[in-house]
Amino acid sequence: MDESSKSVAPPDARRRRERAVSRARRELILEAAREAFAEHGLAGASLREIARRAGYTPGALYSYFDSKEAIYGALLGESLERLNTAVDAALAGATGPRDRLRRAARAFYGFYRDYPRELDLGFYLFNGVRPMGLTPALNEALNARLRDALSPAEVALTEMGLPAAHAVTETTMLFAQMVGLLVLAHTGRIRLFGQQPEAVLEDYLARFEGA
Amino acid sequence: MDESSKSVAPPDARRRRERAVSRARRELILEAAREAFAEHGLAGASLREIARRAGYTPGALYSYFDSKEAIYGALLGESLERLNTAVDAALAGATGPRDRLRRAARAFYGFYRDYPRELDLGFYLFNGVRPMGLTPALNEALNARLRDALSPAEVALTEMGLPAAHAVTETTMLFAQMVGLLVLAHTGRIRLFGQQPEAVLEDYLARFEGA
Amino acid sequence: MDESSKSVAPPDARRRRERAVSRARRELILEAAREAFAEHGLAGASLREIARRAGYTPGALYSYFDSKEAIYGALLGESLERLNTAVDAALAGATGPRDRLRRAARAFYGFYRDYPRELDLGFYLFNGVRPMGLTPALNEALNARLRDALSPAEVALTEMGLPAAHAVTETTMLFAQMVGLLVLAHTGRIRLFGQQPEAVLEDYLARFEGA
Amino acid sequence: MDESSKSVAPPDARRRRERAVSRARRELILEAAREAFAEHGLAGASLREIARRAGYTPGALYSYFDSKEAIYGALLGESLERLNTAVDAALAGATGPRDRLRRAARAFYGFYRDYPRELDLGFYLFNGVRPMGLTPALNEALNARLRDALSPAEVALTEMGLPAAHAVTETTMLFAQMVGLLVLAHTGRIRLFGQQPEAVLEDYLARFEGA
DNA sequence: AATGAATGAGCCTTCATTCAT
DNA sequence: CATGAATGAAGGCTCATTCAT
Repeated sequence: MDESSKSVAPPDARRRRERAVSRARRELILEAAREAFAEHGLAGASLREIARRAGYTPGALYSYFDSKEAIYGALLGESLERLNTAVDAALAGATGPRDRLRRAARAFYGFYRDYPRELDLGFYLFNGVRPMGLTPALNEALNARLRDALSPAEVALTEMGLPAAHAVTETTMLFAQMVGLLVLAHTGRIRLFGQQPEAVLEDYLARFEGA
Repeated sequence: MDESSKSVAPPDARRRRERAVSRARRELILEAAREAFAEHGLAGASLREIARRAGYTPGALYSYFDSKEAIYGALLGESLERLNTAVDAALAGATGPRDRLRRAARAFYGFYRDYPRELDLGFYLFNGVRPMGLTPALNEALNARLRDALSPAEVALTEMGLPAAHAVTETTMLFAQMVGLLVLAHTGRIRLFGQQPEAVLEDYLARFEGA
Repeated sequence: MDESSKSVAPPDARRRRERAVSRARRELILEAAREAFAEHGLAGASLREIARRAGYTPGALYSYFDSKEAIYGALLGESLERLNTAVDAALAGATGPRDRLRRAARAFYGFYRDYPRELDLGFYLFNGVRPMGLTPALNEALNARLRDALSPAEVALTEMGLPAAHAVTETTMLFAQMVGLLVLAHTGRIRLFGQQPEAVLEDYLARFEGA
Repeated sequence: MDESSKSVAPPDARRRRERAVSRARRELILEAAREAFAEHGLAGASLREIARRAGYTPGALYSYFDSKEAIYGALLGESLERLNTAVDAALAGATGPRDRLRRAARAFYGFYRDYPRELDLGFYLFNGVRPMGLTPALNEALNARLRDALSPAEVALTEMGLPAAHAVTETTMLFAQMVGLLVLAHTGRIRLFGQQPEAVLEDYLARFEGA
């Protein structure tokens, strides 16, 4: 190697490095936003606060995201990605459809039970009158990923012998049951009945044992 | 009548009248707030907007409520009052515990299906994190009224022969099911499965028929 | 008078007083805006600066004006009002149409020569691509007042015997001449020719002497 | 050829090439700025926007211009250059001083009528108060070129027999007339009188026919 | 020469609340 | 009881410019 080769890195390697650094900084900002949203809510967390936590000035965030809404959208997208990863992972090694149903349900429920902030993230979308203007394209994509997370349950029910129409209804009911339990647990309303949400879910899943 | 008799009314009658007027004006403000919250959400509706709709200037509202949060609290309290009224009314003329269970469930679900704004009202409490600083006393009172609306179902289940512990679990499950369905319907997520929420609820209630 | 009559002023008198005070404060803000615009231009003068000069916090201005643009609109409206007042006053005591033509022209020109800031005010409307969104209604009203200021010249020309079509053309030409001179004088471009703008205007007006 | 001969071009030829390329890129930026200013005005067009249109990032522009103002200055300079080119071209083949006067006036007026953005460019200088800090040297140069564009008219008037002092006054008056007409036409104010600016200019020029 | 990130100041506007009248 | 003004803080966002790489 001669002298010049030392100071001029191969352009593609350099680009790769720069992109990696950029992505890392983007993640830093998202992490800061996650914390800020968790602490103050979506509306309550200001860009200034997010920037402060990320070690930036407010304007700097606009190099990475177009708006506060875009930050939220990215966060929600990542969350649904993780949800699907968790569900898929839970299905590995299942012994049959009945087992897959249980595993899918528990993974879905467990995900939001373990990371309640992700539940908040999803609910921000519907607070009163949606203050957030997610692009329709993004909204569709998020919907699709949500549906993905539930389809294993539907497939399992079908394989357990339920007619297609029935399987959809049961999946919806299961989905509603889990959402309801999560909301009750998360808002502390389940305490009204002195119940453990997970025990209730297991009770609910027991219905399918004899099917 | 001489002059003085005109200006000096019996003190207690006068006080009664003044209180009645005051209460009526309070209601006017609450009605204005209801509309404003329905249109812009809790955070999105400003005191100015509420005052404008009520025909007042912002400062005037503070003669009736201590803060914007207090207005919200009063609204939520009224809403739960109406919920209980609806559930109680539905129980009149029931033929037995099984019927009472169905009637209570349908009344609860139907109330929020018909007045989705009241559902929003309840959810504002949990948007993000503590957007509202309801006093613990008020919070307790609201919880009690929510529990009241569900106790008829629990009583009915007990009378249907379920052991107490079981009845509580089933009530919780029913509650979760309804909350889940309401959330899915209200947020449009139920469309993901092409289901009608009410049909799903009836399916769910059918479980108890053979009990 | 009894005691109470001292503390309760007649409502209409009180309202009158309050409105007068309010109007005076509005004028204070307009005066501050006038100065700020003169010093920094329309775009360069910030609401903060205007508020500071008026002894207010920024938010307080919104009790008097809906926006920065509204302040500008009010200022421009007042300016054109003054222009018309000046032209009308100049016409008093004129000896005939020829004299009225000269008086109207000199008053128009003199107004903007004496108050060049008012000229700026008018020009802000057309800076590059109008950054200001005056309402069409306001725009129409302002146009009408501008036209008013020039109509005396047109009338005089007609009375001097010019056919109507001719009178309009001559008025337009006179208007263009004055605007051009004002612009050249105001921007210092007239120095390019070492001329005194007023002398040029008098030369121009001399054309009509023989008519 | 050996290796070194490839990388070492004759220094002056290389420098020439680099300068040509640099000048071309400079022009690209100016063109982008012209468009941006036309669309958003001087203050409304951001450096980012100009850079985007030119295919650059904001920082890159600083390799070619010291500031946003410098870009504007360069643009205005080019504009006045073109104005003089247009006036000079119009004079070719003139039949005498009277014709030259008309040709110069029409060329000047026509230039700004046809390219109203160049008129805007000139007016930005005086918006409000010193929005732009052109260097005195640049300002002088620009003034000189403006004067150049008008001197043919002055010369023609002198040759038509007017005493020097008179010729200057008439040139100033003609200049003012044209500037006034351009402003009225450009701002739409000429519509107030339902006049065609060019017809008015021809009327004005007719004065000199009998001279 | 060019990038992309970052700064720091500033923008207009909105808000819940207070308070003299 | 009601008004209208005022506050002070905060909001999201934009900008010309700088600078390490």
